[in-house]
Amino acid sequence: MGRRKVKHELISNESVRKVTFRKRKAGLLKKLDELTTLCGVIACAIIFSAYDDQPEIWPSHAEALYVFEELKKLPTRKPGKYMLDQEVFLDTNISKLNLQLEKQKRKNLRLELELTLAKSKSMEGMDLRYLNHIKNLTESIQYLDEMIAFVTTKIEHAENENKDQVLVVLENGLIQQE
Amino acid sequence: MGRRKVKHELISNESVRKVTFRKRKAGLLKKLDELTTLCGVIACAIIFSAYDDQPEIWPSHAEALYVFEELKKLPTRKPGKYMLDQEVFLDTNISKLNLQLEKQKRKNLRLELELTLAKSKSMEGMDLRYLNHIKNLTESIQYLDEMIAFVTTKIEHAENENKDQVLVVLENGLIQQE
DNA sequence: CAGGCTATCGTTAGATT
DNA sequence: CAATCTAACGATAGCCT
Repeated sequence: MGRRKVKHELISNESVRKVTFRKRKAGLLKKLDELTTLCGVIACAIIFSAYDDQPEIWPSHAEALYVFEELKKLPTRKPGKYMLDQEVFLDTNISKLNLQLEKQKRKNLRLELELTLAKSKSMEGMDLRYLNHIKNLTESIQYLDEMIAFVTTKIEHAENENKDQVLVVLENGLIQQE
Repeated sequence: MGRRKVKHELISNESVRKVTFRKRKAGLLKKLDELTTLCGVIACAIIFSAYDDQPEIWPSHAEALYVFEELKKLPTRKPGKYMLDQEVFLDTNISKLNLQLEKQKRKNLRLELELTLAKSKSMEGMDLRYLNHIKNLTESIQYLDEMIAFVTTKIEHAENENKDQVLVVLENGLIQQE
């Protein structure tokens, strides 16, 4: 996609190869950013090269590491049926994670607020973006808290009934029990 | 790059979003293949989505794991992208909260991802907005992580000097002490 | 050698089957 | 819905500074 077609093989000229690498790496990361934003998916990429002293890591080193730590735990593939509505199965494995996460969130939120207060006490002008980030964060935490709290109450039900349950998350964000 | 321009935001229409995802994912992986072949570099990518029952892993599960093992051997941390023109006050009261919070955040992010994966493992698609919330959350967490990591390194300094300090993070990423 | 400039090719949004 | 088709937009190879 330039002035000429390029054969699908290693570029022999080193300086050309290096330039091509820089250009295409930038293009690729832009595409990845678009994909995740447009389609609401989570992704990461890593590129090791002789041209950068550090590997290129997208979206960040930390996130990539976490994602890949989890990847290692994935079992081999299962066949899956496609579902028009998004369904969330509740089983006891997930229930424990939910409960842990809920505790964690509350603990977290408390710490956030303590930190905020400590800082505002000790200084007059905090950076506004910092405050906004904390605000967004607490809002996200609240959203998750509500989601998780609701789901966990359903989990107890499911466990009492000694069977799994299906909840459907509707397009409007409401959750419907089947 | 089609009949019309597309805004850089989540595509609201779900069926359109799904089609776009399939097309762009294929395009992205092709680009990645070209990049590695033309430039002789090693790369991998992972895409978690509600549209595939398994995460898309390129070039292969095994190779991706290899790449990430390499990644783990590298030293960490780049300067944070969010730190522009911000002032950070450092005192010893805040330092302890910062340290607690940092630990907490990492624990938290880990739980988020475990939960996400646990759910995709049981083959069920998740509500996209839920995924987006998690994505936003991890971004916020990353911001805080960077902020906190930065602050905590400076705290040691402040404590050694036994006095509070003001640091200014300039737009070029350099840190200036006042 | 990095960065800017187009002609040209590749990708893809929307329509159609 | 998945597969094709094609107009339009985006990425980039080769040049030039």
